[in-house]
Amino acid sequence: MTEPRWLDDEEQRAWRGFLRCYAEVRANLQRQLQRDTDLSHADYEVLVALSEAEEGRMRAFQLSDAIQWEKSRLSHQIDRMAKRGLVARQQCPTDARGAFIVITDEGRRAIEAAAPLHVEEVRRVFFDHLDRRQVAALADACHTVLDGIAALEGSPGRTGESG
Amino acid sequence: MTEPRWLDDEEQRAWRGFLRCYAEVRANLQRQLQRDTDLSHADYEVLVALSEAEEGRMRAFQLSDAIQWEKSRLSHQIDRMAKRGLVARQQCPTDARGAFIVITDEGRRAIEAAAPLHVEEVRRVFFDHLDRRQVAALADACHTVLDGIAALEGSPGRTGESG
DNA sequence: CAAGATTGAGTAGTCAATCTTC
DNA sequence: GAAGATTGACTACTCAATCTTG
Repeated sequence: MTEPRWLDDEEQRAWRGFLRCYAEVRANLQRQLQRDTDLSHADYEVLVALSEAEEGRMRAFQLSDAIQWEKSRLSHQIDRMAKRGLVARQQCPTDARGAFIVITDEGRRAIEAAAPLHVEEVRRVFFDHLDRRQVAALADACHTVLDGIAALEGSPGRTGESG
Repeated sequence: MTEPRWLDDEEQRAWRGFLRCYAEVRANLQRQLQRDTDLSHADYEVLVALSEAEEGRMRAFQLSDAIQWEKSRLSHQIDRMAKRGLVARQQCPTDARGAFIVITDEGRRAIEAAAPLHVEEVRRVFFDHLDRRQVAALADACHTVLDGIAALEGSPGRTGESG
């Protein structure tokens, strides 16, 4: 590599917009959750994934894969949520190493109470500003990036790998 | 509010794609910085803002506004960065309450060394997967949301405000 | 008393080490 | 020894309290 390929104006605009947009949206969602519920965004993510899973439970590794968290982060988070009665740990019958994380009744109540308010806020800060065309374009761009990253990781062709 | 207005399929796709895309991109950038430099993403953000500022310095409140951080977060971060010699605090001559944060020579060297590698990674995980049309559409959507949020905050018309 | 900024305590996240089972 | 998961120490962030000057 010689000259770095700096971002041009349009790319800067896209890049900074993307980062800032995420930050703004997330800050608003966090405030809403804090104001209206007892859940953090982390709690919310975990409970959504579990509530959508069959029997309200997943293996820890599946859950950490679904929400893309490190194992240790998830484990700490589950500790805290278990203390608050939102989830529980179960032994896995077929693999003694394995742990199921299961949503409790209280966890269900919490997510069912929170979800309508949360989705309203998602609309207020995000979708209410976008028309269908923009939504489609955004989904397209994001999923294109995700697919691209997945492909990179499939064949990690970083320059100078075996050096 | 009666029935919550749940997200439809296309909205779900956009929303989850957006969150996941950000998470993936950020994870990759973090790994790159950790591998190739001694800077965290937080360090990087601070140094970019300062390096672009006149005389390489900003008032603390300007900086926290520019990168959208809480004051206390910034203050802690500046503590750590100052210990490492990347930035320094200066007294403000015109307002004795005020603090300037200034990038040091070492900070400049660090950001100038890191930036080319970082921008390469931004291309690798993000722009290399998108064509110009997608980049423009993404920039458009993100800035539309940002403008929308700014307008909300100008006139916080949340439903049921005075109730 | 509001604005600018810092501090400290508590919470959350990361990394490496560990433990158990496959 | 690798996979699934937990733990502990360290680092980072948040919130409320504080300090100082306007």
